[in-house]
Amino acid sequence: MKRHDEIREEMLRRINDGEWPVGADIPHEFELTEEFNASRGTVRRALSTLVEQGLIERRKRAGSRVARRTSQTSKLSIPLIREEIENRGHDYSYRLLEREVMAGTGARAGLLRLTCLHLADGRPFQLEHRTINLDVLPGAADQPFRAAGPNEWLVREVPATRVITRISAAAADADTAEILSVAERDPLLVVTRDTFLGDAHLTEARLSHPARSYEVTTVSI
Amino acid sequence: MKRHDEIREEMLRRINDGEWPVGADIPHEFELTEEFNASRGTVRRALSTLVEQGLIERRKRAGSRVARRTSQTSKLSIPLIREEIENRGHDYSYRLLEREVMAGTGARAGLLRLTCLHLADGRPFQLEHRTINLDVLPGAADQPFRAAGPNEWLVREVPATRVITRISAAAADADTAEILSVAERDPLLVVTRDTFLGDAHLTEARLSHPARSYEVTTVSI
DNA sequence: AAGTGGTCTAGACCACGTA
DNA sequence: ACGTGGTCTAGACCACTTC
Repeated sequence: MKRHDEIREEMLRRINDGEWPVGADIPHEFELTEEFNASRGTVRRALSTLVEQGLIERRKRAGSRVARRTSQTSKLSIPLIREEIENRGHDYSYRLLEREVMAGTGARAGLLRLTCLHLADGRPFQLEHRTINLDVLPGAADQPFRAAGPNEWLVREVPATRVITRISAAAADADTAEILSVAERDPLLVVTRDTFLGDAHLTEARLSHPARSYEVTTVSI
Repeated sequence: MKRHDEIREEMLRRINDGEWPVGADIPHEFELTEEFNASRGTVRRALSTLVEQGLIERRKRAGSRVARRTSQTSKLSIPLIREEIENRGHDYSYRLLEREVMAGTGARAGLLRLTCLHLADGRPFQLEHRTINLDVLPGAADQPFRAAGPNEWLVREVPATRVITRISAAAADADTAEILSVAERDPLLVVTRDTFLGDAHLTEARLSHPARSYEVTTVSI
């Protein structure tokens, strides 16, 4: 256990036990360095973790206090679908349903559109509608994506600077219901993800799952 | 712009432009301090941000390299429902539908169960099923929760150390459909949240939204 | 105006894990 | 074995913002 971990845990204990009540000021950095007999950098490292978690607010000149939280922040990690399925102990398989290069309009090069099905133990698990910007990722045109999904290639070869993920629910339309082996109007959990490299929009994915077999879990930071 | 921000942005640019290709080693800390004419601490601060983002991997003795990512991590922030609705420019209103103190079994104190409806411009937006552990939060029993939802009180008065959030889709049953003014079997986006203080399970919330009017958005870290 | 947190430096020692 | 990243220290200066 590192020194800053020890200090952070002691601070956490004080918050939990009410020694540092919500809304109350906590000691200044100098007092904490003396009390914990640690350097300022180490004390600040412990504090900054708590600030990230939203447990402590700090303002210059006004000191630090235990935060009155107004929102819950947590960390969401969406793994490769193959890993997700294998981690659950199921057999992963994959089928490419459609592949189409859209003709570019004017000076713009085209888009690569893919429809893929990911299965767990042979049962449909995720329907993936994928669009890849061939302008930015011309190498994608050479990939068959017949044996493995496009995300396997993307995530390994392409760095991304910004990812926007939206999670929504939708009712299955007739086509989707048939592909996913659910009834029409059954609920789906839909994850939509836009990936950017700088300003360039690399790829967009729409991932539909039967609600029965999938949910997204996050843990506090 | 802080020095460590400048250094991080230059590193990002090199990754994006392929000067530091995916999988390749990047210079050691000492070389970077010389090149950027900054102290080791500042260089490490820039690097550690990129490590958090999953863009760079570091291993002792083996050096640092641009990561081959295997998952996308992002930050999910779920605000108070009132703020969420007001931020969208709608009028927020609230109704307490049920309130019940469950008798404790044996030595355990009871649970407080609440059913609440949150509305945007008078239209149902979120149905909240809430359970509060009166063992740990006896003060909750004194709160009427008639004018404002329990989360307003919880989030302001109670610190939490661990929050597990699950996001799923479900079909509306008859009761829920009526309350939320949707058709039976319509898709709902359901957020379930368990909040802990140390080992104590403080509260559990099941938040159901008509899929049409709600989605969860996250951005990369 | 002054005290707080924020940033940066220079240097030391440590521990891990690869070469 | 030894070079790398990881941790910690002591101190300086800065900037914000409240007193």
